[in-house]
Amino acid sequence: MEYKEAKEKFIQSWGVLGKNWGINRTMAQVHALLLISPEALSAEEIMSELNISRGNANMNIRTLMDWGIVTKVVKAGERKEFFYSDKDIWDLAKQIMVERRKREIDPLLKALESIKEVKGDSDDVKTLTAVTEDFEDFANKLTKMADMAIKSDEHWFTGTLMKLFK
Amino acid sequence: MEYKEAKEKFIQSWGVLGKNWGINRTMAQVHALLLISPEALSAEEIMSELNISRGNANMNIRTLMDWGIVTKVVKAGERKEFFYSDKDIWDLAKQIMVERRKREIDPLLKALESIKEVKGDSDDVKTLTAVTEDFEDFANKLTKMADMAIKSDEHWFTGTLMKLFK
DNA sequence: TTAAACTTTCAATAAGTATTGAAAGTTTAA
DNA sequence: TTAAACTTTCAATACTTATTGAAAGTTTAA
Repeated sequence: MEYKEAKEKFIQSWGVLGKNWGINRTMAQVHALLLISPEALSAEEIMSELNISRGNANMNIRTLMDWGIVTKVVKAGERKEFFYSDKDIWDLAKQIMVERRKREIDPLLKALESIKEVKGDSDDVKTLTAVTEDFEDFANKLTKMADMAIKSDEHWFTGTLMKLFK
Repeated sequence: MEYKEAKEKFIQSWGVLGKNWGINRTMAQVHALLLISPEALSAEEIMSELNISRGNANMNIRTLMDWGIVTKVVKAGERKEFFYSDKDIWDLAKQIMVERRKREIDPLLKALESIKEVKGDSDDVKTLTAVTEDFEDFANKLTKMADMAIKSDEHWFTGTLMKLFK
């Protein structure tokens, strides 16, 4: 397979992956492009590689920076800004976990917390309470796992834990 | 908090959660409603509880059944069908893992496999290959973990693994 | 059979999201 | 300063996805 084809396939696959998991397709593609680029790219380069407008590129690059998975790079003697994505998949996964938890899981858990205050002892109330508590418990366990993974300096995933799975 | 309010909050939260993770909001809400209902509900009941049309209800119920997280229940002497969702959050999570993997991860890994065939030894090619292989490795590890979780009869999550996290 | 009770389908349309591009804003070099 | 080089914003619009509702299809009881 030629490089050009492989690259397009990668970018397109990453876009689909993002889309399935609630991430804007273009944002995922910009990220894919930076991920496989040895060097930082300018907005112009991103625009022309992906055939997107300036506004679109700018907006998605900014969001990627907000998520902490793309960084701005200034090159000596260059006026324009360049963008770079760290190539370490594990760091990337960690970062995405942290962000999504902050943005989505934490607010959800807060909402569930208040649901547990529901009054009454009908079957309806009992079921709602039980499901809420079980889910909370589940989410907290996932969170705990993620926390441990994130805090560990060595790669938890390839280290301690994976040994359990041979 | 009154039951009605708590219920609405739960359904709405579940809808947002689904949405963020690439699941149609209404489908997530139908699921939420069934999850907190002690008894199986009819299409009519789902329609009126969530204020959605017959077509919409039917389509989302069918998708939930395709995913294996909602089952059809026939009640003696009743002509219409009723729908029920298992209340075990762990079983639910397992089922969702299995489905999403089958639908999304497996095809992605297949696509990545072919990308590794790329020819050349420029930095571009090297970076693309390295990122692809790293991601494949990462995805395979996640898959392995999920496999183990799914296959274990006891609750892996609350058992073996969680002990590691105190 | 038949017709009432129920479920499914799907074209039309509404609602939601992403994208564009031009104008406004900012920075830098001279 | 100024003006060129660059970045950001945002209203208009295109595109995508979800929803409706009525018609077609199916099942069941009598």
